[in-house]
Amino acid sequence: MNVGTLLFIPYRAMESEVMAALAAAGHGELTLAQARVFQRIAPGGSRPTDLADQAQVTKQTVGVLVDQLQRAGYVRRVPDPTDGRARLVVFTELGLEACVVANSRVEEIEALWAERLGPERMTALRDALTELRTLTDPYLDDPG
Amino acid sequence: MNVGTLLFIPYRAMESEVMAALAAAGHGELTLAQARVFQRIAPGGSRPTDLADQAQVTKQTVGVLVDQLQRAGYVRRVPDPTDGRARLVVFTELGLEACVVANSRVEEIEALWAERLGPERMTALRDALTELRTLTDPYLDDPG
DNA sequence: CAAGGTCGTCAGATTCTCTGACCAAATTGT
DNA sequence: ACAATTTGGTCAGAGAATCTGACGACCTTG
Repeated sequence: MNVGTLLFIPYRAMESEVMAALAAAGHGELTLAQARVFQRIAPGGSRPTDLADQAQVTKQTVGVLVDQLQRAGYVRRVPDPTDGRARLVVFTELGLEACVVANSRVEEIEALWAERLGPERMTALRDALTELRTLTDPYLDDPG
Repeated sequence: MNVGTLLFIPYRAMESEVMAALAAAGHGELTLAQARVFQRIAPGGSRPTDLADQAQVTKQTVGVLVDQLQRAGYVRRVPDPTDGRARLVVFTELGLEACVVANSRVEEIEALWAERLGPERMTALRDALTELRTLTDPYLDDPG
């Protein structure tokens, strides 16, 4: 089986688990597309352009999804003090709650995987994927 | 960085590279959504239902995408001799050509990754991902 | 300070994907 | 053997996600 597909399967499983956990915690209105932007927001806020680069969609798409997240109360847009053109997407209280739910589930899944593989192989997996970023992460090129 | 995201990055990179190779080889009309179904067609043909399970979309979506692939000349639908309800999606000549292009590029990328990680770690990566399928692959549950 | 680049948004169109309903064929249970 | 249920595929319609192109506001460079 090709490695692309082997990457897809656990990636998608992780996504599904987190979406299910969010829905179970009352965040069922969050869509997968919204979550793919939401999960990339930095603790101190992120620019739409950065979110677009990381999620690998256009900034227009991010704009639409951030609109939705804002209307649903998960994020706010604030001016970027360092750049008059830019705005920062930041979490609201509700957004932080969703974050906690999502991150907890991620940790649980990772623990499950580590249990399956053993700690050494899990670490090796993480390290290998991290190293591949130098070849595969388009966002690695210029961000701070 | 969470493992889900670490999986996403190379997964997406592989996809992009293959799509670019296909476009360069004259298969630029293939869309990403079509390719995600196309790549899962078995050499002897696949049922739409199986493709849907593997690609993790509904069978209706697969139906639409197979229609498009068929109109573009990449696949054909033939009756499944073992089940009167079912039809098999099979490659045409053109489809096989695209397959060769895609698979060659996949091999090149995998070689590049193996070069980066070294053969042992690349094998370990593949083995770990394969083992995670027992926890993460919904398609593993029932298929023949 | 002029020229060019970047950030975000608006507008419009296309593509993708889903839910619900349906028929035909296979499978199951009686 | 046959009714009931399940499974495979399609049709129809709606909704969501995504893209391209154009634009004004602001930053950066020379």
